[in-house]
Amino acid sequence: MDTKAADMVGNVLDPNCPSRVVLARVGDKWAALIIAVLEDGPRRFSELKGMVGVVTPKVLTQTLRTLERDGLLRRTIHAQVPPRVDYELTDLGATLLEPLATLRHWAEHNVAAMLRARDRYDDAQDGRIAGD
Amino acid sequence: MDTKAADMVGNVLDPNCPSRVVLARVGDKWAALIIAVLEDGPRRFSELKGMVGVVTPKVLTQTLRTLERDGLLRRTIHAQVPPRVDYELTDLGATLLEPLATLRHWAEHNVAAMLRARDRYDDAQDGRIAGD
DNA sequence: CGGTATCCGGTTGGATACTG
DNA sequence: CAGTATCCAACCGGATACCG
Repeated sequence: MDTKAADMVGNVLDPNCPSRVVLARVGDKWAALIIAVLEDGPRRFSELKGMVGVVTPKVLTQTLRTLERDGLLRRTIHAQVPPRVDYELTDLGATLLEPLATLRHWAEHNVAAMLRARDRYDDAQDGRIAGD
Repeated sequence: MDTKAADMVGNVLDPNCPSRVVLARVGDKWAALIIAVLEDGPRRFSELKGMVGVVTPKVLTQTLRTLERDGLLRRTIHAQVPPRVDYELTDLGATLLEPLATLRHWAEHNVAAMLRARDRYDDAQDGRIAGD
């Protein structure tokens, strides 16, 4: 199997590297959230805006367009008044749910340790400034 | 099991949500790469700089400090001249390799489809501007 | 060798206001 | 309803130069 770090490095160094492309997409602030929301089925623009809460329409549109461009979700305009636009995961987008779930499970199990480490680190830094 | 979207959403909406914290860490430009490089064992600062190639010392330091702060890697200073500093994954950091590999495998299998979708989308946009 | 200091341009996310 | 337009501040990553 070619899962040695050296292989992955040669890989990740390339700006077109698969991991880089995917992390860039999934890494931005709202993308993963939207994919998660769409797991249960299509949502309208206003539904998404409501569920996400604080996101502005501009940013929501941006995120949705990028995900659509990458074939992860499909945008369907229903010709009616008032206008209705549905967003739903494509088959491709749906396959992303699993790796995202894996990461989420890691996060749920280990974020506490991460945050504790963070506090420890910050305390050590404070000591270095205040007490030294 | 509580893997319904609604649960995840309530989760992801929280800025302190595990997924958000982890994606923020893993999403930045060099973090995943560095974790991957360290899979095979400790590396010195200059080794990392060499392997990553284009990254500037400032950015490399930043990334390493953040990962250290979150307890994902350990920084060891060897008191000798010339100075030698080793970076290696902590146990916590090592457990991140698996979810990252899952995402990487998805990326390798599906990035082609993503990029094709991207081209299709861009072509459609071009047509809309040039030919309309 | 392993950083830090300073400066800087581009991108990201958001506030606000307006439109088909 | 589902966006778009404009403006803006903060942050990120990088270039360059210098230091213990």
